[in-house]
Amino acid sequence: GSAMLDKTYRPASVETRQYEAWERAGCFAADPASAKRPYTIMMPPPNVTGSLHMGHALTFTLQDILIRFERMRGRDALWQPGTDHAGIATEIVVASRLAERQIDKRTLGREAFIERVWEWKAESGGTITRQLRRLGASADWARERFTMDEGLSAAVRRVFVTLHREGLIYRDKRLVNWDPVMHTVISDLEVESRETQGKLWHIRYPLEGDAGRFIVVATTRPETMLGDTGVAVHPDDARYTALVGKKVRLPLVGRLIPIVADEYADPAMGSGAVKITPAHDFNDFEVGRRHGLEVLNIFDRDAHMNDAVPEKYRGLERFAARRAVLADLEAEGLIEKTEDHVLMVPHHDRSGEIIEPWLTDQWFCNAAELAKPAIAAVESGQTRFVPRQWENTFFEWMRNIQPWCISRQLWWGHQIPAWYGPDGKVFVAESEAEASREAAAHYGGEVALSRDEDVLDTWFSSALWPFSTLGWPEETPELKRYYPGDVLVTGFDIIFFWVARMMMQGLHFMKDQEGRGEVPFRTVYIHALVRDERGQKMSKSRGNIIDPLDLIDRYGCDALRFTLAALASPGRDIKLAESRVESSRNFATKLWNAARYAEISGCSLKPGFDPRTCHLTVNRWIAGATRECAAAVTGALEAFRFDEAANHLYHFLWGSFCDWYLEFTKPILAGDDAAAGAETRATTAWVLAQTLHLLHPLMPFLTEEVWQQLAGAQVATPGATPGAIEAGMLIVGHWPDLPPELHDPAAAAEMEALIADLSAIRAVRAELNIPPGTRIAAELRDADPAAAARVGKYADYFLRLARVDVSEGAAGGGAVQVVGAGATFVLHVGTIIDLSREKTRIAKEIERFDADLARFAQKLANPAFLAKAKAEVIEEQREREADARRGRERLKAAYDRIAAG
RNA sequence: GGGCGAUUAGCUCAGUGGGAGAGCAUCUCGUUUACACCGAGAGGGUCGGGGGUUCGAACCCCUCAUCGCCCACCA
Repeated sequence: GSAMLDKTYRPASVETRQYEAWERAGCFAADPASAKRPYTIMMPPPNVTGSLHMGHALTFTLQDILIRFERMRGRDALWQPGTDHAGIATEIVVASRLAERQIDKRTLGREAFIERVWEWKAESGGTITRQLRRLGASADWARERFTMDEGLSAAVRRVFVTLHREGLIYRDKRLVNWDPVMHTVISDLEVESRETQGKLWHIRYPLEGDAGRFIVVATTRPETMLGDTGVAVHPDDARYTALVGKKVRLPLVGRLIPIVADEYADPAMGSGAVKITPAHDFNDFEVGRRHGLEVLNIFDRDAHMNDAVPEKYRGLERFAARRAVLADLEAEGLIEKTEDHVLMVPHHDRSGEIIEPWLTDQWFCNAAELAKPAIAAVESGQTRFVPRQWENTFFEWMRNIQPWCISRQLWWGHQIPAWYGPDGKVFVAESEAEASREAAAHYGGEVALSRDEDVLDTWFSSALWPFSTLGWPEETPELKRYYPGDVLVTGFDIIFFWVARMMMQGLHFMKDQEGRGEVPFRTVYIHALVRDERGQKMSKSRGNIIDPLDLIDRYGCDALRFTLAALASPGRDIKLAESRVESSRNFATKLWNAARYAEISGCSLKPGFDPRTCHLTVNRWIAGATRECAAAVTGALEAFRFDEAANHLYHFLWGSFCDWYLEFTKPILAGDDAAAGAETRATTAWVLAQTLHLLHPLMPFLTEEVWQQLAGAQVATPGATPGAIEAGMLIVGHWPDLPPELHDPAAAAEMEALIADLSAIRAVRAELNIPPGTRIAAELRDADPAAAARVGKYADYFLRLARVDVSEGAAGGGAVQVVGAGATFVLHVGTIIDLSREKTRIAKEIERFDADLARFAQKLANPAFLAKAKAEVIEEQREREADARRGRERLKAAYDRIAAG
C-alpha cells in the first residue's frame, strides 16, 4: 500500500490537486466520437463579470452531481459551460466604475466605452469560471463559450434575419417601458412594481360652457394631466350619461378635451371619472385608441417636460412638474381633496429607476406565435418540468404572452443587424455587405446606409444557447449529437426570461429529420432559491450574504456540496444554516476515518471479489445493505431527489457501516480465523469502494482522494481516457449496479435482531447509570429458539458492545430484566443498582406497552376495520399486537419477580 | 384582484391513507487504539385552528388564520 492517511481530512490541499489532475487527464471532456450515449446539460451562463454567490453554488452543484452521476453510468457527458455578456448589468457596472473616476459614459462615446467593457471583461472575466472550478464543476472547459463570441454572434444575426423575413420580428411604435436615466427601453419582465406610499389627488375639470360645474377626476400622477386628451366615464354610470360627448376645458392648459364612455372607467373608483393620458399610461393608450383620442407626448427621453406643455412647465423634470402643477391647481381652487394612497410604482429591476411609459419605435418579436409550439411541447410531455407544478406557471405566462421588445438603447451587446437607407427604408441582413447589395438593388445604385444603433436584449442571445454553443448555424457533429439536451437545471426566477425563450427559439430553429421542431431539453429541473437561516433573501443591503467561497475555505468544498444537496428538497426554499455545513464536514471526516481504519486494518480491494460468495452472516448482511443503499441512491438521483440521495448515504455510511459493521467485525480482523479475516477485509474494502462511488457525485474531492489512496491504482476502469485509467480515477469509475441477490433476508433479520438486543441492553444500562466499564453476567429467559441461537452465536458481541456476559450463569443480587428481540435478558447486577428504581423503570415500560395494546385492541375489535381494511394491514396489526403482548408479558414477569424479591 | 407554496420537536426540515422521523441544539454517561469533527444513551411534538370524507387522516376535501413568492391596468 500507500502511505497511511492523515488523521483528519484536509480539503484545501486535496481540492486543487485533484481538480487539476482531473482536468489534465481530460475527464471533463465530452467526446463526439464516442460510442457512448450522450448526456447533455447546458450550463446557464453566469454573467461574465460576476462572482460566485450561493445561488450559483446551489445550481452548479446540482448540475455537477447529475453530470458526474451520468458520466459514471457510462454516458458521454457534456456539461457545456460559458458566460453571458449580460448587457444592461455589465453596462451599469462599467459605467459606474467610470463615473467613480469622473468619466461620463456618453462623453466617452460608444466605441471607447465598448473598449472599456472588453477591458473589464478581460480583467474580471475569469473570476466566475475560476470559482466554478473551486466548486468542483466538471464542465468541459475546452468548449467554453461567451455569448458575444463570433460564432454565437453569427447565430444571433441569423436568427434575427430569419425571424424578420418570416414576419416574426418587426418594428413598431408603441408605448414601452422607458428608463429615463439609462435612456433605454426594457421589457415587461424587467419591470418590478414596488409598493409606494403616495397620494390620490381629486382634480376638478371645468365643463365647457357650464360655468361653475366640474367633473372630478382622481389621479396619482397629476403632472400627466398636461398630456390629457380625454376623460372617460362608464357607459352605464347614470351620473354621467348626460355628459358623454360634452367637453371639459383642461385646467392650466386650456385645451378642450372630450368626455367619452368607456368600460375602463370604474364607477366604484373615486368619482367614477378618469382622466385619459394616452401617451403615458398603458390603459389610457388603449382607451385613446378606442375613441380616436390624440396621443400627446409631453415628456422627452429624460422624462422632462417637452414643448407640448405650457411654457412655464417646459424643461421641468417629472417630479418638479408635479409640484408646479399641484401648486397651480391649488391656487385656482381645483383640488377637491387629497388622500393618502398606496400604489404600485414600476421600477427598472436593474437600475432601480422609475419607469416611464413612453411612445417610441422599437423592434419587437412576435412571442405569441413562437409560444404556440412551446406550449404544445410541454402539454405533450416532450419537455417536462420537475417539480410538475411549474408547468402551470409556464403555461400561464406563455398563454398570455405579450410582444417581446428586443431592442435596447445600449452599447454593450449584439448590435441589431439592420441598416437604413436615405429614405428610412430598412435592410435587415447578416452583414453590412449584404445590406449594401440589397440596398443597391433597391435604389438602383450605391447608397450610404446607416446602421441601427440599438443592441438586442441580452436574453435574445441566451435564448439560442442550447444550439449556438454547439456551432449552429453550422451543422457540426456536436450539434447533431448533443442537441437536444437532457436536463436544464435552473431557478424559477428565470423561467420566463430564459427557459420559455429557449423553448421558443429551439423549437423554431432546430428540426428533427421529419422537419418537426425539437425541444432544447427533455426535462427542466427547477430548484429553489437559497435564503439565509431565517428565510430571508440574501442581499448586500441586509448584510446576510453567506459567501460560498468562505464556506469552502472553512469546511471544504465537499461539505458545502453535500449540504446543498441534502437541503435541496423539491418545492421549498433552502434556508442555509452554517451548522448544517459543519455537520456535513463532520460526515466527511467520518468517511475519512473509516477509510483510514480500513487501511490500517489491511482491508484492501480485491479485484474480482464477489460479495455473494461471503459465508459470514455479518458480511452477507452489510453487502445486502450496500445494495439497498445503492438502489436507493440511484433512484433518488434519477428522480432529482438530491436530498434523499444525501440522506441515504449519510445513514448508511455513518449508521450501518461505521456504527455497526465496523464494530461487529473488529474481533474478526483481530482473530485467528484467517479465512474469516480475509473475507471480512475484502468485504470491508468492497463496501467502502461502493460507498465512494455512490458518494462521488456529491463529494467528489474527498471520495477521489480516498479512492486513490486506498484502491485506485489497483483497479483499472475500462472505457476511461488513457490518463484517467492510468491514474485509477474514481471520476471515471463505474456506477455500482449491484445484483438484487445480494440482499439476504435471513442475514438481515439476524443482524437487525442482534442490533435490537444490543441497543435495548445499552439503553437500560445507560438509564440505570451502570458504569460502562462494568461487565455484567446475564442469562436468557423466555427465549424463542432463534433468539437463543443468536445470543449463543454472538456472545462475544454482547460482551464487547454491551458489556454483558451471556454465557455466565446466575449470580446473586438484584436482577434487571431487558426485553430484547424474542428473549428476555436477565442482567445480574448485584448491588450496583437500586431495586426500587428498577421497578419504577419496568412499570413505566409496561405502561407504554399497555397504551399500545389498548390501541391495537380497539382497532382489532372494530367490525368495520375487519370488514374493510386490507387483509395484509389487518394481519400486520395482529402481529404487532402479538409482539406487544409478548413484550408486556416478559416485562410483567420480570416485575413480579422483583416484587417477590 | 388572481395564482402558487408553506405551517410537523427549541432551530432547519423529511414524511402523499394503517406504528410521528432526521440533522443540529439540549441533558446524562464515556477518552475501550479509525474518528471528541467521536462513542453510548435520554428528554422533547393534540403534525397552525375548525369542519368533513374514511373502519382509519400529518397525508384526501372544505374553511379560517398566519407567513412567503409570482402575476395583474385599479385611476
